[in-house]
Amino acid sequence: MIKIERQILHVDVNNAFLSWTAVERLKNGETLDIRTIPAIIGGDESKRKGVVLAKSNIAKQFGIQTGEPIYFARKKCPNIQVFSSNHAMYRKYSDALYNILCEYTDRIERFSIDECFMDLTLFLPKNKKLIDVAYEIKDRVKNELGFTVNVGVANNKLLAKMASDFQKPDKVHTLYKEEIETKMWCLPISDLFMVGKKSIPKLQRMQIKTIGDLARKDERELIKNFGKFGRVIWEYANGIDNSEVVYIEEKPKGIGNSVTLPYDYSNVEEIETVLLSLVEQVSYRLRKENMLAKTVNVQIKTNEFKVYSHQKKLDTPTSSTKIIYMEAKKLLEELYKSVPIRLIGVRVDNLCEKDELQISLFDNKQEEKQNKIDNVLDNLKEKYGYNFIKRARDVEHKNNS
DNA sequence: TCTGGGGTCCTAGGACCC
DNA sequence: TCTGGGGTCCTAGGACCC
Repeated sequence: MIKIERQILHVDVNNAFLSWTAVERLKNGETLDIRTIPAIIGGDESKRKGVVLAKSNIAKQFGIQTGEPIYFARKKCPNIQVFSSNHAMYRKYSDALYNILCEYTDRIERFSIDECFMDLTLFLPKNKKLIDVAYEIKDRVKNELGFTVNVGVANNKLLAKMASDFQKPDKVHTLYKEEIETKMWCLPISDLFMVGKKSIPKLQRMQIKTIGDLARKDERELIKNFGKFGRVIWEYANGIDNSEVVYIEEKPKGIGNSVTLPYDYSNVEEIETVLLSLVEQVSYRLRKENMLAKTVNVQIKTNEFKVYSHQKKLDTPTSSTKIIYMEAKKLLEELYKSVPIRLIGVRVDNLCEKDELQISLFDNKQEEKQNKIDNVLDNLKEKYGYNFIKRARDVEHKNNS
């Protein structure tokens, strides 16, 4: 039997949030292209969300890194320009990119807002090679949408992703089996997908500094030291990855919402008010997905950055705001030890499709009643916008203050 | 120095059952 | 009295990704 090599592309937007902001500004008549100056996209420092979300190439030359505090970025480059983020706008450009890719195949996996995998194995035109399509996509995106992408060309997802991460911006790179040794093995271990800052020192202690060092190590030794994860990174280092491009959208496995508070909260009532609004958002998204949750999880981060979480499995899956809130409140009570709280989060996990469980819910009158209330509120939200509906308690709170 | 928010997956220990 | 082994489920925490 002949094994057919898969034809995979990985499309990665260069400095996505910053590029998209630049394009949007130009479209709105601004003359300065923020891709050409030291600039970053950052969260609101006054709300304690001041981290770097994206950077221009010039900002990168100053050593500025994504995820670091804007304060650090200013130290590295005092005249850095900071722009705020806008997720609705990012979505618009992400969709525009996706629409172009759809002209080539329907086997597209939206790996994140700015990255897609494409499987062209069955869709490659007879007169074209995979690399030709990669160049065509790259140039079309630049000409039609105004921002640049890198495209990785390979026979599996891992190698395509590694390839798109080579020299940037506006480049196409191949990473076929015979190129692994020359193009990938020389790179530092930190460049390998899934190798993060916690595993780097552990690998270095094993005399592993480059991806090649890892590839040549005995697989059993890695499994001994890292378990399942050891096998994964050893296979990645050797260019092995049999995972499929997931082109049929999967249902979420969990839904969460968290906020860093504008200052550390110590007042239980204040914390519970935030908890309720988080639960409202989470349960609303759950209902929009037509799903029910079996597990509720509450997480807090203290002023000292210690993270604690508690979760509880429910007897009956639910999407009811009230039921989730009552559980979340209990979990918060267990967690809260009167230490000032910096962040609070709610997640639901263990999700299932609502339709699968409809029958068992019929005998639950309380749940049925709550469903009706939630549905009325959801409809009002859809009609008048999410902020239209405020719980009576919030209104009381406002009137008293 | 001052440190976001949304996810997925894995591990380890304890409870419980046969 | 001193005491198994395997399996599943639940929970807390952590690593990693963008």
